[in-house]
Order: sequence, then structure tokens, then C-alpha cells
Amino acid sequence: MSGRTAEPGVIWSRPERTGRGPRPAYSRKDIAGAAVRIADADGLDAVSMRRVAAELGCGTMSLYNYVPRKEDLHELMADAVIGEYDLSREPSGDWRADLLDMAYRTRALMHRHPWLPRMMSPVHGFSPNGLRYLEHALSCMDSLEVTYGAKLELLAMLNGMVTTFVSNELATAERTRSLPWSEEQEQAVRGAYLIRQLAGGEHPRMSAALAEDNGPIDLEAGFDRALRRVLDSYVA
Amino acid sequence: MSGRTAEPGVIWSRPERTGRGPRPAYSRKDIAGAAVRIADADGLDAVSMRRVAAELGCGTMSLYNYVPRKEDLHELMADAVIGEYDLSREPSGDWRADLLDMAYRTRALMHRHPWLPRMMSPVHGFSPNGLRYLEHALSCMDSLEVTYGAKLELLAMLNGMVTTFVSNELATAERTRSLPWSEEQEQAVRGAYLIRQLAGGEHPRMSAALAEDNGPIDLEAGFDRALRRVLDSYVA
DNA sequence: AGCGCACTACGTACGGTGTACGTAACTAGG
DNA sequence: CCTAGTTACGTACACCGTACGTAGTGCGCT
Repeated sequence: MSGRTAEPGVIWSRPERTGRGPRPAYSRKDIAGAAVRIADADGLDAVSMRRVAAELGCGTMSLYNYVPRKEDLHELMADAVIGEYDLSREPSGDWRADLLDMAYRTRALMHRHPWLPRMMSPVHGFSPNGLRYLEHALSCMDSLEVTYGAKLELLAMLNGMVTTFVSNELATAERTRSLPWSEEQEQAVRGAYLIRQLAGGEHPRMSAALAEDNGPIDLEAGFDRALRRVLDSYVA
Repeated sequence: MSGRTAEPGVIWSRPERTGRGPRPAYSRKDIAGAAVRIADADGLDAVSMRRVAAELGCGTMSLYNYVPRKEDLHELMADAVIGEYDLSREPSGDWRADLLDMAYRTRALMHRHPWLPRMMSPVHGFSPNGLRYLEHALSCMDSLEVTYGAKLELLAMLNGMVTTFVSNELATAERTRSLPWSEEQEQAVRGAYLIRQLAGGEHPRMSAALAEDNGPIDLEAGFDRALRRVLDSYVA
């Protein structure tokens, strides 16, 4: 398959098998699966070419036969988990409800694969499963009479909000993973610092915000509210 | 300053100078400035301890006197650029206009420092300049009669949208930076792939979206529209 | 005044990373 | 059958974050 050294190219343009030479020992699904397993277990940073190769049981450099650059491995991972959407159900006709449902499923996907928000970018949207996802999302909006550009814009906005929201949900938890001390210690130290800082007397509003006692914060409710707001704003 | 090896702690809790020993040769501003200069010029990934130290003109390990972990260097960078906001202007009283203005300034900031979206996280919000920013943003909403929690939620949502939007604006440009070939080549290859993929006949809506000719897309207008929608949704 | 200690400075070294390159084995197309 | 294109994989290089040892410096305390 063309030269050995790096050159521009999308991983999805490469055929998995060309016919010549020994049969490849692994499929793209195998490789993506191994990488996803590692990322789920130990975080995205633990996904190294060496580690993935070891997980597969092959030499490090053999991976480069399947995946010319590490970035392509990431594309494989994104595509694999996007493939977890069940797109078989037909849209109900109520685009607001359908999009909201998709957003909830995206959130669930991100909770299952906490590294996903970090690699959300328009670039990953055009993998095979990404395209299927986009097509399905557009089909949910068939009853909406605006340009496809506007539909994609709405979709990008929704997914952006979901990403932002879930990132915030997972922030401390994911951050702590790589740290050598516990999440409690980290939060205690940061909390103490914040209190000390606000004690200065400047930032009165931030102090008030911190002092505000609004019971247990319901993340779920905030998610729902935020999304409905965006969707409602499109009714007009 | 306490032990040498890593332990939980916020960089901002460390005094810059303790009195004992020789005067530090550099200030945090110097260090942050060097790191920001490198990131602006060659991307966030080019910011390594070695490179920053070289830029400053000191030995690599000397940096660790100022910054116990690389992550703290990132916090310094974020704080430095957040400090670029001019917060001296008093809020006008029209919170929608003021927040919109802040969002525009955030976008400008991100265009000036294209690595900023990548490190947007609630964690960085509590640096000294981050706190000043938050206090100012809250002061813009003084006339809004909701809890501070709701105000911070709105702010997070707005900043999330700005981050998402600017990320999309910068995606290909920033991605290409690290690649050994040009942005044109990359886009050509990806475009060719997309067309080939859509030619399959599945994904009819995506094909239509691609075929749609809506003149030059006005990113600026999209930004404005998206933000106003979110703001409007809060009027009720 | 002067001692001691906390601090600055920095070289070396270790274990990790992505990946360029060389080589050997293999298999399908001509 | 032969040979070209592929798979497989070990070695090697440049770079990364950073633990640790050591030397020099000057403030704070006695």
C-alpha cells in the first residue's frame, strides 16, 4: 500500500486488505477494540502504540501496517464507539424529541467512554459510522424546513453542549486519574485554596455563589434544561 | 518550599518568593509569557519543559523550582491569557449586551491563542485572573434576578458554546500545524474521500448538504446567531 | 555576628513516547 | 514460477516528563 513513510491520506481510504502478501492477523475492529479497552480502563493517555500492540499480542511496529499514524488510531477509536449508537429505530417525526433522545444517548456514550469528549472534533465526524450517525440525525429533522446547513449547525451546537456538559461532569474524575494522589485530597486542597482566596473580600459575588446552599445539585436536570432551551430557541 | 517530590497542591497557593535563598531569576509572568509565546508560535504540543526553559535561558530542571508539574505550567498559561481581558469597563446594565460582548472578546482571545480552547476546563476557572473574570461576568448579571448558581450555569453554557464554535473554526488550521504536509493537501484528500464515500448513494441527506450551495459561509453571523439564541432563551 | 537551613540552580539518568528504517517471511497476480 | 507488494518486527533516534544528587547562596534566628 503506497510508500512507507507518512503522506497525506485518510485512514478510511485505505482498503483493509489488498490481496498481496500474508493475510493481516488483525482487523480494524480488533485494533480499535483493543485501543478502546485500554482507554476505558486507564484513560486516553494510556493508549500508546506499544501498549495497543501488546494488548493485541503483536510487535509494536506491526501496528503501523494497519495504522500509519497514531492519530489514525484515534479515528479508529472514535468510529468504533460512534458505532455503538443504535440507529435502527426510525425517527418518530417529532424532531425535538428525537434530537433530545440522541443527545441523551451521546451523554451515555461519553459516560461509557470518558475519553470521548476530549477527541470531539468535526474531523472525526466523517468516519463511516460518523457519516451514518450524521445521516440519521439529519433524518430526525426531516420535518424541519430549513437548509441542511442550518440543521448541521443545530446538530453541532447540540453536540457541543453535550460535550461541554459531560466534560464538566467528568472533569475532576478524569483529571484525577493520572494524578498520584486521591480525588478527595485534590478537591480538599483546591477547596481550601478557593476559600482562602475568596476570604480576601474582593470577589463578593463569587463568595456569595460559594455560600449559596442549593441542596444537592441535580446535574441531570441541568442537562435537560440546557438542551431544551437550545431546542426551543429553534422553534421560532 | 515543602518536600521536593510531587504532592497535592495548587500552584497559586505557593508564594512566589519565600525570603530564604537567592532571589528567583524569573517571575511567574516571565515563565507564563515564555510558554504562551511558544504555544502561539508552534502550538501547545511544542510547550515542553525543556523548550520553555531554553526560551527563558535556564536549565531545564530549574523550571521545577517555579512549577512543580507541567500541568501547573498550563495553569500559568491559562491565567496569563485570561489576564488579557480588560475588565476595567463597568457593566452597562444590559446583561445580554454585556455577556455578548464578553463572548466576543473570548472568541478574539482564542483566535489570538488558538491553543486556549484545548485547555478550557472548569479547573482553570479559579486562578487569580480566572476569579477576576468570573467576578466581572457575575457583575454583568447583577440585574438578573436568579441564583448565582444559575448565573454560573449560563456562563458555563455560553463559554462552552464559544469554545465549541472557535474549536470548529480553528479545527483544520490547528490540526494541520503538526502535520508534515500542507493544509490544502489535507483538505483535498479529505474532500475527495468524502465525495467518494457519499457517491455510494447511502447518506442522501449528507450528499444534499454537501451539494447545497449557500455562498460563502459567514462564520461570524453563525456565532452571533448561536449566542443570541442561548441568551434569548434565558429571558423567560 | 554568624550559623544553619531553605531555597535556587542544574547536570545526569530513567523509563516512557512516536516512528523511521532495515530485514526476513510470505502470498497472490502476471 | 517468479517477483512485487505486503506483513511482521527488532533496532534506533530524538524527544518527553521528572526523580534525584549536589553545589552555591543569602535570609532568619539565635
